[in-house]
Amino acid sequence: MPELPEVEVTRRSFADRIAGHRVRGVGLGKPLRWPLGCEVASLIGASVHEVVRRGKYLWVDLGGPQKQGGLLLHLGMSGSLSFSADPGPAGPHDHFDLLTTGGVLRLHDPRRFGAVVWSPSRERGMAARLLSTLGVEPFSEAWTAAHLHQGLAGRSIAVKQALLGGHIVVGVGNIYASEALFHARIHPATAAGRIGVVRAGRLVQAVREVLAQAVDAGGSSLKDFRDAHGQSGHFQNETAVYGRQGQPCRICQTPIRRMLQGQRATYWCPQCQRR
DNA sequence: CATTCCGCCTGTAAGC
DNA sequence: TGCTTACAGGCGGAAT
Repeated sequence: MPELPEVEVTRRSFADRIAGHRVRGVGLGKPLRWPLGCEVASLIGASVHEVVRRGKYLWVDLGGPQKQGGLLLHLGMSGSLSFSADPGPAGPHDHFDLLTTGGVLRLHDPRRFGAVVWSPSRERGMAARLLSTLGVEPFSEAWTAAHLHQGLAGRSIAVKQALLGGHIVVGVGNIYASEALFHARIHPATAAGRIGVVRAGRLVQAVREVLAQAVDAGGSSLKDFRDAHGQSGHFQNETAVYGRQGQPCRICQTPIRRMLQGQRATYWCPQCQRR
């Protein structure tokens, strides 16, 4: 479900309300992708300093007498977070509750590809392992034509799959990869190494704009994405190509096409996008 | 090293 | 109606 915009929209919807509060309990449901990695009791009393995002991960920074460190959260394909005074009893798909003095942060994740992992810091333990392979942030100054061009150079993989990989730039999932390539007028199957610095520049800008527009739209709610207030997004109604196969291109009216790349659906305009 | 494929889970929709 | 199949927004790790 969640790509960078959905994760960022979620973060903004609860970060300020949970910050400064203390952990008073933890509720665990079924196992997620990885075990929590610490004793639940050791988290009690820790205070929540801040919630920051790195790629599609959220880091809940904790500090306390017993334990420093934090929780690294990932929403996987179907995860969502809620933050409320009283979320009620946990349902069959509620797998993690962080009870704080300011409210309960609850992870709901039917497919359980998500994760909640404790680490002593972002630079150590499991968090370091997971975060160390990530590419640059798309809203940072490091996301430039030169950086992308370098990341694609000499590679035969399709440019769409290189974007999805997350090692060059983070946060671009399946929806926004198709969208950004459309806006950059690049065919998704183009070999990465054939993208010159000029087209790399267009793609850098397109990724930034598409993600920013999606954040402004409150994310995409293809099925059931909600932020921590239960608010849904509407970017899915604004896509240029994603989910629009057979419908006319918004630029040239040519029917949008769909194909599979690495078992993932890609949407593109055969007229506007060139190899 | 680069790339492709598998598997983790469940829900939903389409096809028969 | 009921059963089977395909597909879904991610990602680490094994296989090639």
